[in-house]
Parts: sequence; C-alpha cells; structure tokens
Amino acid sequence: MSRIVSAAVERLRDAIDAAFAHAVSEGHFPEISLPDYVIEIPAEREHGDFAANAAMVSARALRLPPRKIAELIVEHISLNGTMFDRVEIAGPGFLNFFLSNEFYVEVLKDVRTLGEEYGHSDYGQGKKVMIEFVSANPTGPMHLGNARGGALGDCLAGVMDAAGFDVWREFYVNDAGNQIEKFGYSLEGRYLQLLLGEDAVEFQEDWYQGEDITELAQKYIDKNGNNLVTLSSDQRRAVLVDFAMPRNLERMKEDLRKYRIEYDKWFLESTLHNSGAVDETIELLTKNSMTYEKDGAIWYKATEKGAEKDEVLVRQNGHPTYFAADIAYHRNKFARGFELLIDIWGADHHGHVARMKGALDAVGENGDNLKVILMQLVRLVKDGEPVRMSKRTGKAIQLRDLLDEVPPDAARFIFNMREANSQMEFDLDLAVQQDNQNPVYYVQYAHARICSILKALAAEGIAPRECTDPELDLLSTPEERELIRHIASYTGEIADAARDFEPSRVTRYVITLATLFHKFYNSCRVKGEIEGLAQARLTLCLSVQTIIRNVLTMFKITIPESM
RNA sequence: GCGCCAGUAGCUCAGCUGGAUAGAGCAACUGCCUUCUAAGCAGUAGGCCAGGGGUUCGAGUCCCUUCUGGCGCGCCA
Repeated sequence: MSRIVSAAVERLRDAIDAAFAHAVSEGHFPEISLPDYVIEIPAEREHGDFAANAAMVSARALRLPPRKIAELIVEHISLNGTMFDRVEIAGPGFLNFFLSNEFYVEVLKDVRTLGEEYGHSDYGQGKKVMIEFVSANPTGPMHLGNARGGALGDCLAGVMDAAGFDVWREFYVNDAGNQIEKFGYSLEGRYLQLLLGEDAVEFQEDWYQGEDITELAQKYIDKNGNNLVTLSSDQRRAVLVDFAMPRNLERMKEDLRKYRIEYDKWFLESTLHNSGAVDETIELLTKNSMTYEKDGAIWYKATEKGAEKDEVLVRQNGHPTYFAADIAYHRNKFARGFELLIDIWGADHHGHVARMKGALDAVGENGDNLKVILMQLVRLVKDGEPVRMSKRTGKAIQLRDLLDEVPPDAARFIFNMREANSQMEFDLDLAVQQDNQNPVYYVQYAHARICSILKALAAEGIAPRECTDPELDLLSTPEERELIRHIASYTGEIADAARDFEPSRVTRYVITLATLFHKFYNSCRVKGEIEGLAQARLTLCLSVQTIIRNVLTMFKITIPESM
C-alpha cells in the first residue's frame, strides 16, 4: 500500500501542530487550538513541494500578523522524522516545505516493490458496490450515449476496484413494460406488412421506426414463414418478441464485447414482475402510507419527499410503471448485499434522481446509498462540423457505427477525458487518427519508448537491477524530481477519482505522467551514462512503465511495446 | 413559468475541500534528430475566468442577480 504522500503530509501536519503547541507553551500564542488549515501542493515550484496556510487562517484568532505567526511556528518546528528537510516563509505567511532525498528514494522503491499493485489502496474498505451502466433498451441498437456510458461505467469500475471496493458490473434489461409492448406491435406491423403488403397494417407513428425492426421481422419469416398470420395478435406479438429480443440482446453483448465490456450480470426486469417483487414493493409503499388511489391509478406520494408532483406506480390499466419496477430493482440490489449503488444515467433523466432516492427512503432503505452519475450528451464532430447521421445507415449514429470507425482504445480513452457531467465533443478525426495528436497514442508512446530503452540497453548486455539509495539520490535534475513527485501522487489520485466517481481524473493523470516522462526523455539519457546513474534512471523508467501499464490495464486499453 | 447542468485563450477542455503571477492540447509562428522511437521536446503569441453586486486577509472557485446555451417538467423509459 503506497501511502508515501499521505504519510508525508500527515507527519508534516503533526510537526506543525507540535510546533504550534510548543509556541503556545512558551507563551508566544494565547491558549487556543489551531484552526483547520490546508496542506497543498503549490502551483509554483519555488514555493516548495507542500505549503501550509496555518499562519494565515489563525491570524484573526491570534490577533497577530500572519508572517509573525509563521516565524514563530518555524522557530519551534522540528522536521526530524518527516520527509522534509527545509521550510521557508513566503508571501502573506505561507509555510513552504521542501521534500528530502529520502522521499524520492522511497517512492521509487515503493513502486518497484508493489509493481502491478502500485496505486491500489484500501480506501473503499472492501465495500460492495454495484455499478449499473448502459442498460440500453433491448428494443433496438445502442446509441452514442451508450458508448459514453459504457466507457465511463467500465472505467469507473476499474478505478473503484483499484481503490479497494468490491465491484460488480450490471446491465439492467428493460424486457417488460410499455416499450416491449410497443416493440411487439412494431414487429407485428412489419411482419404483416412484409407478408401481406404495406397497406395490411397502419404503422403507428409512435412505434419503432428503425430498419432493424423490419430486418428482425424478415429474419423470422426466413426462418418460420407465415405461420403467425392466422394467430391472434397477442400470440403473434408474444412469439415475435420472444424471437427478436434475444437476438437484440446477443447483438448488444457482441457490440459491448468489442468495446471490452463484460458484465457480472444481465438483470432482467421481467424477473421482478414474475417474482412478485414489484407488487411487494408497491404493497410496502402502501403499508408505509406513501400511496393513494386517484383516477383508477395508484400513485406514489413523491411530494412528501420534496418532489414537485406525485408519480404513478400502477396505471389505470393495471400495469406497473417503469418507476415502480425501478424501485423494486434497487431494493433488490440492496437485498443482494450491495452497500453502495452507482447508476449511470443520461442527463435527461435528472428529474428521476430525487424521486428515486426519496422512494428508496420510503421503502426503508437509505437513498443516500444510491449515487447517480448524470452524463451529459455527446456531440460528434467531424471536420469541425457536427455529425448526427451515420453515413452507412442514414440514421442516428449507433455505438456500432462508432466502433466501426474508432478503435476501442481511443473511444474508451477519449470518453474518459472529460468529466461525466460536462457536455463533450467527440472529435471523430482526432479519434481515428493513428499517427499524431491522438491522446491515447501519446500515452502509449511513452510506454513504447520505455520498452525501447530497455531493448537498447539489453542489446549492450545491461539489465535493470536494484539500486542503492545513493544511486537513486543521483536522480536530481528538475525533470527527474518532477516525474518522481507525480509518480508519488498516483495512489492518492486513484482514491480521489473513486471518491469523486470520476475516472477522468486518472486519464488526465496519466497524460501528465506521459508529458513528464517525455520531458525527462528529452533532457536525460539512460544509455551511455555511468553505470550507477544509468541504473537509477532505468528504475525511474520502470516506475513510469509500471504506472502506465496499471492505468491502461485498469481501463482495458492495449499496451504496445513498440509503435 | 419552474427545476437541473453549464459559460475559463480562436477551438476542445483542466484548475483537487477558496490560496501566491489562471494552465494544457489543438490551430499559428520559431527552433531541436550522425547519440535510448521527432506519434517527442523547447520557445513565441494568445485571457475583463459571460456581465454586475456581495462574503474575506485572499474568489475562476462560495452567495445573490442578470444574460446566454443544453436538458427536464407524460398513467414514456
């Protein structure tokens, strides 16, 4: 478990607190406790490796100028046993601390020891977390939003796993309810039109218009002919849905596999209806006085939980709504032992979030244990122009269209460069480019370069070996120091990304790591240096290589040895 | 009308619980390969952080307000 940075900060804080207490005991300060202060990494290198604002935040309480307080703290501080060897007072009263050689040496030894475990932590304490993502309707192909949701959910799962959560990936299949009804009518319509002619059925406007429906109907005919024509409409639709939906699901699984997404479970909504879980949930809400009847429907008192209006649970026609089933589904998740539920939804569902949390409270669960990540829309751009339609089908861009053009490496990486909650532009030209500015290549290239160094040295009979502390101390150029500091912050970055449910933090982290490595590469050589320094730099290269591998593995992106 | 999200360089976006002179990539211009991969690096230029108030030692960050954009407000999901 790499805790070097947090341990360093912790010990620094202890030292500052002790210095303050010491100064109080000598009567320099009144007997008050030090207010909360921050230890952070300053923007400017000259301002040290870490800076504390303790003197400034306590100025008012102590009725002393910040710089005077800072001076007294510095006079009484002991840096023995910390990872720092120097402190300066700067600006309005910042305490700027400088890391000692010991820190840099320890970081590199840590990465070497931990290897592929480097970056992992017990931040999540083994908490069982379910990430439900994509969950596209099985009535048709997946769209571009599903592409973003897939990359986001799968990579978040990787981050949470690394941060010490017990992660489960799930896809909720809406194989019941209204849209399945509509799916049935749509299939039936096309089926009859194909056999009896266009005018046999009036194809309703709100049915599924996509060509995939016609294709499925045609497939059924190819296989079974016209055996449904004489059946009742109910029977016909049931047979067609039973035929078509598994095919749609299979196709979705196939597309997602191409996208390198595998789920622990595909959960069928129909099982909730069949098992009585939906009815039971409605009964429970009724028992808790959270429902009433109006206009022949059963309503949930959402307004009692702060919502603007109440919601229908059971329609006039006796069918439960999506909302009712969704409450039952989330109860089911908790019942299976998941302590934290993460749902990834399109931002157009934001109105549903508060309702869902409130409803979970209403059935005796804690709505706070549901975290909904809202994902803003993606705008596809090509040649600087927005792309709405697929060239191939003339219809809205599908996940499949995207993967036809963009390699999964690039798609997964680019979708995770932006925060979920920001509208993003997906530049097709950039994603497709194999040969220049594509950010995923930038990172992969750093890895390939490291492999290349290793190969070049191996050709001269030089193999990496463990370095002594004095040898690692040789890594003292600004580029080397900067790189090592960034390496040290990796574990914390993973934990922060898990805390914020933001895998994009890790993406940006690894881009910066690649940048710092490329800078190092351009200013320092490995091959040809004296043996000790060459080995120390080799250790540094291997550390970078380890982290790039860990990140790309976590994000399921390929790791090329040469490019 | 009400609600949610956003507005930072020409473009796409960072800016961690408020901290010191606001950053990166792309696009533009200038340099760097007889030496470990130039898919790289160094440099120049580019900003009233949408506008206006406020909170405080200190605001891109917090509060109020106006403007602009996206999305919601179904017995759809």
